[in-house]
Amino acid sequence: MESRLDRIKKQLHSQSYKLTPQREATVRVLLEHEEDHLSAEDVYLLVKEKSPEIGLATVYRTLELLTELKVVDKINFGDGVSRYDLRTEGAEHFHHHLVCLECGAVDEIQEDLLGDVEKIVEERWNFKIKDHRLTFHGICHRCHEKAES
Amino acid sequence: MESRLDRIKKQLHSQSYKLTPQREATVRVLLEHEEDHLSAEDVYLLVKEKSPEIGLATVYRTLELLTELKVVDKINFGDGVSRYDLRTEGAEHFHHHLVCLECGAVDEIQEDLLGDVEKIVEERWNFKIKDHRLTFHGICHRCHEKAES
DNA sequence: TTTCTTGCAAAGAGTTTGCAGCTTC
DNA sequence: GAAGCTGCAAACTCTTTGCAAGAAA
Repeated sequence: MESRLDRIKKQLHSQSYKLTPQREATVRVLLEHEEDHLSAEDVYLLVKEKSPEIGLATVYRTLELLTELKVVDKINFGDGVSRYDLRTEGAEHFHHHLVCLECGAVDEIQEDLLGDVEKIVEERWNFKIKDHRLTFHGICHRCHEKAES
Repeated sequence: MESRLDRIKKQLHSQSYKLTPQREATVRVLLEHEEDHLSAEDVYLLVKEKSPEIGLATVYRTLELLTELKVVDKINFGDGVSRYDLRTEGAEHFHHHLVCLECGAVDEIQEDLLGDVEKIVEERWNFKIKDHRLTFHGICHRCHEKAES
C-alpha cells in the first residue's frame, strides 16, 4: 500500500528534487494537520517539535516548493499571513472555505458547487478558468447554535 | 444632483469623521480609478500627483477607514499586496474577479452568480453568509484571442 | 478650544536572500 | 564529487504606530 507521503516523495523525485529529512518532516506535519490552515510559522513550530534543528527559511522554501508542485495551495484570508492547504488528492478543483467572523474558525467545503457558475463565466466572459478561490465570510454553525441557546 | 463623492462625504460625517483634503483627494483617486485594483502604494502615488504633501501613512489610514465604512473592499490576489476596490453602489454583494495568469489583468464580474450556491451553503452547512470572495484564475479573453491569431 | 488628523520616522510583521558549510545521490 | 539543500543572519517589503505639530468643527 502506497501512502500519501510516498506519492509526494515520488513527485519530488520525478522533478529531481531531493527528499531531505527536513522536507519529509514538513510534509508529515502538513498531512497530520490536513484540516487546519497553517501559516508558515505554524508549520515551523510544529516541525520544530520533532526536528528542532530546522530553520524557518527552510520551511518557507519547502512550502514554496510544494506550492509549485501543486501539493499544497497557498491561500490568504486577508489577515496578512499566507496559509498552506494540502490539496485534496484526486480533486479536480480547489475546495472552498467558510471563515467565521466570530470565532475565526475556517471550515472547508469539498463539494464543487461552482460547476454551473464556471460554465457561465467561461462562455460569457470567454475566460479559460484554471483555478478558483471561493471564501464565504459569516457566522459558522457553532457560533450560530451558541447564540441561540 | 448629489454626486458619489458627496454621498461618501456624508457617510464620513454621519459617523463623525472629519472630511480632510487628504481624505477627499484619496476618495477622488479611487473614484477616478474605479476599474483598477489599486494597492495602497498606487493610491499614494496617484494622490501625490495632485496633493504632493500627503504621506503614505495617511493613505493607509484613509483606506482603512473607508474599508470600515464599507466604501471600499480590501482584497488580496495573493501577490503580497492588499488592493482596494470601490464597492459598487447599491450592489448587495461584492463582485467577483477574473485574474489572468498570462497578462495579470484583473476583470470584474458584477453579476451575482452565487445566489444558488449561497442558498446551498447556508442550508447545508448552517452558515450565515455575510460576505464572499470569488476569484477565478485563468486566461482572459484578450490573451485567448491573441494566442489564436 | 478641543478633538481629530497629519506627516515623519521608526518599529513591526512576514517573507526572502546571500552565503558558507553540509547532505544527498 | 557535484549539485542541491540547509541554517543563520541580514535584508526587504508592506503595513502600522508614536508623537509632536497642525487643522477642522
